[in-house]
Amino acid sequence: MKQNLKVIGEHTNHIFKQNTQITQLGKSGQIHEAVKLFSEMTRKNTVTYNSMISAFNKNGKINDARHLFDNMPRRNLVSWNTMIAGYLHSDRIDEAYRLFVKMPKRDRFSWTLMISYFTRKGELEKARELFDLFPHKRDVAFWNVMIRGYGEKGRIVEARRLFDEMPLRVVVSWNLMLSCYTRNGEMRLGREFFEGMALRDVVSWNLMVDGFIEVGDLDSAWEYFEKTPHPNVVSWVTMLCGLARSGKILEARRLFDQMQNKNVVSWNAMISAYVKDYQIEEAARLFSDMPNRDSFSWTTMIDGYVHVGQLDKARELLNQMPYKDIAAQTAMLSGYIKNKRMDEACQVFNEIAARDVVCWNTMIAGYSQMGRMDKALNLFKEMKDKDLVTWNTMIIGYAQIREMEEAVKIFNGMKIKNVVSWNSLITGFLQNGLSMDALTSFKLMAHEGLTPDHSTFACSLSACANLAASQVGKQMHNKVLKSGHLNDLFVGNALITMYAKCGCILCAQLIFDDLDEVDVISWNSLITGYALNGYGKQAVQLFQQMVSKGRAGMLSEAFEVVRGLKIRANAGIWGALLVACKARGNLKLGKIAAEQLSEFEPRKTSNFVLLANMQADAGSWDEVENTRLSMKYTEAEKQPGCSWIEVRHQLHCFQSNMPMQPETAEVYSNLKTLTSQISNLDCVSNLIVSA
DNA sequence: TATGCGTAGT
Repeated sequence: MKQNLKVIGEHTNHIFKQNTQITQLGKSGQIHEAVKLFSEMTRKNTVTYNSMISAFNKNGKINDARHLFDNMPRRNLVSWNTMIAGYLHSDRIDEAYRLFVKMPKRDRFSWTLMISYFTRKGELEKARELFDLFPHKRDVAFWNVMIRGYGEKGRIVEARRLFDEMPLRVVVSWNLMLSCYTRNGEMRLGREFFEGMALRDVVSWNLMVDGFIEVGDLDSAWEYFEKTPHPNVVSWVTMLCGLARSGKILEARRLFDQMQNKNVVSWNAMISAYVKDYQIEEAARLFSDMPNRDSFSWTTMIDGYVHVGQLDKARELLNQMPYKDIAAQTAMLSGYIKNKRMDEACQVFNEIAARDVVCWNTMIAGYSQMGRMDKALNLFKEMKDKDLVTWNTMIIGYAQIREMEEAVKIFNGMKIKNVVSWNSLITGFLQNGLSMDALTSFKLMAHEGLTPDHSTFACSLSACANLAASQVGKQMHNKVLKSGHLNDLFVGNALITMYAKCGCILCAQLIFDDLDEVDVISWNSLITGYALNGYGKQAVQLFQQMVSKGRAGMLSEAFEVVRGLKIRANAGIWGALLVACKARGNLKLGKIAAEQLSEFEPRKTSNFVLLANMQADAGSWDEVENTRLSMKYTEAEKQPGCSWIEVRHQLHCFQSNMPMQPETAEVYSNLKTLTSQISNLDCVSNLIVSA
């Protein structure tokens, strides 16, 4: 008997150890190892299953978690709570709620989850009702979840009231209250609160850094980052992303290189920074160097290839991915849609087994961009958990096929609308020549208590411009001043157009001069404005000014323009960009243009030559060699060089493969002399490929 | 408290 008990005890002890191991593996992202251990275990108990579910959840494999949950022999309260928490964690809140309703018994933890469900849905009143109704003594977590809910909806005053009422506050409560300020851009109040905090930890400092980054105050962010007593990996990643987002990629990289303990998130953040900066090769290098990858790493990289138009590379990577992840698949789906490759888009969409709301929305947006609202509507009807984006996408789709009545019907069918819904409606009216309706909507929106954003202002100002409504336009300008959106480029450009179309070119010029930063559209708006008001000479002068200034920066904008084209870009467009890249010495974008161009003109020598010359200019001789090789490999056809001159009314033609004739021999001899003189100068790089 | 995929706008 004693012996038997001992054996049982050892077994239990062993299982206990293995369960803990599964949890640990899950936490550190080693999901495959966790699965391996789980499947090798001969004896399992309920905790084993719960640990495995939790491990799946932590690695974004929510469907595997659910599969295990459905098939486990016995479930306890923790199994239910873990599964619900997993759904909440991966934003599948409706599935979380369905489980909550189904569960046989609930504890304090389940209630807290439930409240967080309602706060996540934005239904704060229901959450508050539960909060007040809770039958047991409310613990700190209860208060915290409610404060978080208020904070997420920007209801800072109510959050603060609750915070002040709390009988007991832990450091998490202080941080949650702080995050109400920092997450809502209230950095003055946030700083004040931070200074008076009774309890502070590294999270508090990180929140401050993140808050400053959000409002674009990089200096203060850096100041707090440097002052953080014991920065953790989150502090570093937050700062790194802040730098990356402001285009300071070199500084971001420096920080990354300084990091002592890089985790997978740090690597992902750095890869993402390169991807956003079109540096796909550097991103790929990091991707292959990183010690282990999670679904974020794969998705970022796949999206990166989509970003530079290398769809086949993206697809290859998706195929290589050791497990299917919806985000990665959706990135691919979105790539095919952006490039109008609808057949492949459908194929990917069908491959996705458990579709989430983002994936559905992407597909609906795809059809609506193609003008196929019939198909979009079918999906819309088929879809279960629609969110705001779903509805907004439908509004935009109908507006684009000029069916404003349908668009309005969708709009009116919405229980909750956000600022994008209104902007979509206003834009719809605007694009369909219904500027009055656009302005009316602007008024109605304010009436319903929604705050217009930069986009609302930009569209509404356009409506004023269309109507040449200078009075309303000026009022709108006033509102812009008060709102703090004056320095937004969209708004600034819209103001330029508005004043120009209302006949006040002086005002337009003043707005232009006051902008911190101008882009190609600002210039165009002003130039058009001058022309429109009869100042042709000034318009031409401005155009010349524009060409001579700040062109290098406009190159990337030109790329964005091409990406945003309603039609698929053709060889002409990519070719023009390639030439522009060469002229501006932008190898990074040049490579993208050349890659795209090779799809249309795989054997055109001049494209290869242009690229190789750019690489030579940049001193990348390895790349030059590669380009030369691929030119040979694709057997690029070399157009025979040809040139002609007219001497005394007679045309003389020279072709590189012309049979030798007396006069050509002389020409070649002269040419040889010239070539040798040139190669002694410092322009070898331009000849290196053609030689 | 940090990283990935979807909607609007000059």
